Amino acid sequence: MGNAIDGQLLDTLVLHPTVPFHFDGTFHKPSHFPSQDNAYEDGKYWQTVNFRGRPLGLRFTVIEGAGEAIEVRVFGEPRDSPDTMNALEAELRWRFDLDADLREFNERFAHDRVLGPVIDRWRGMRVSCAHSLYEFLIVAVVLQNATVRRSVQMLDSLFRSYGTLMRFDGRELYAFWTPEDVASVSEEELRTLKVGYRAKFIHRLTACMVTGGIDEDALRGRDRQSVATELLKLYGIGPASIGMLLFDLFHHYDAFDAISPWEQKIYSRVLFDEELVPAEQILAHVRARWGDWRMLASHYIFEDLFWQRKTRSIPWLDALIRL
DNA sequence: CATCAGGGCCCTG
DNA sequence: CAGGGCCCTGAT
Repeated sequence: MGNAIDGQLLDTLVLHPTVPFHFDGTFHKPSHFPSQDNAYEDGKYWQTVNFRGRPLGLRFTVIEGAGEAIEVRVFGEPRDSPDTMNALEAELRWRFDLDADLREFNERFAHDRVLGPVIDRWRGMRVSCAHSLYEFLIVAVVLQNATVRRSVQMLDSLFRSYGTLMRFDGRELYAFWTPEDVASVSEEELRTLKVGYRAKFIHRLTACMVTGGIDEDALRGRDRQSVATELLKLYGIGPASIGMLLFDLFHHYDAFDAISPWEQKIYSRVLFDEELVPAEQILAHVRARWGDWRMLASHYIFEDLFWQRKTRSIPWLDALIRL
């Protein structure tokens, strides 16, 4: 347990996203809870991945003077597998939605009173997710019924026990374990990590992945409803987690069918300038206003809000975010 | 000190 | 379909 790797520079990739592209908005999501598998500074993003059972450290930077190109330095343990880098590049294009066509989105809502100014600030931002399906399921489970602080604690203890500490480019970040790595770990052992009843979920989700109970690749590109139906079969994964999975991981820009209480308060404020608008009314409103782009639109607004919060306190928002 | 809800979900009746 | 139970923590 708790192995560590001093990552060597293995390769350098150059990615060309569709334009326009927004580097910081795409790679850093201030509304997400902090996790020890990534770090961000202006124009630089470090992220671990466990790609094909192989822990890697990635450093993303803007290539100055080269349009919107991104440099990705790949760190890890040297091994002979020549096609890994090509496959990794394709995987990163998918995970960070680098091939997205947002022209309609940008044009159609240019004059939307709320969304227009936000698009001006974040034009080219993608919905992105650095994780695999399995990794995202773990994140979704630790988010359930917990405050941010507790979610961080739970993921941290999981990383310490089963993750790989990657040292690369002057950073120390944890890479996720694979389902196979923890296939023989008992539910009781997981419980000692203070994840509570979630131990059972993690145990069963891991078993499901190991036995090929669900195929992430096959779900990519399938329609929203059938993806939702498949995911809902997973033990421990319900409507709230499905919503995050559909949007963040599978990039369904219209996956906006439920609102949690804390989100409801934010939408009430931003869209209606009121304290609390009924959830049904909000859902109907965004459906009519932003159509099939409604969750992407919402994502833009949320991230914009949380970016603002990094530089200045927003009292009503601070009150909604429990640490 | 006790009690309770927290960025759900499962299971039961 | 409504409602209780679940692990653990920090807030009150």
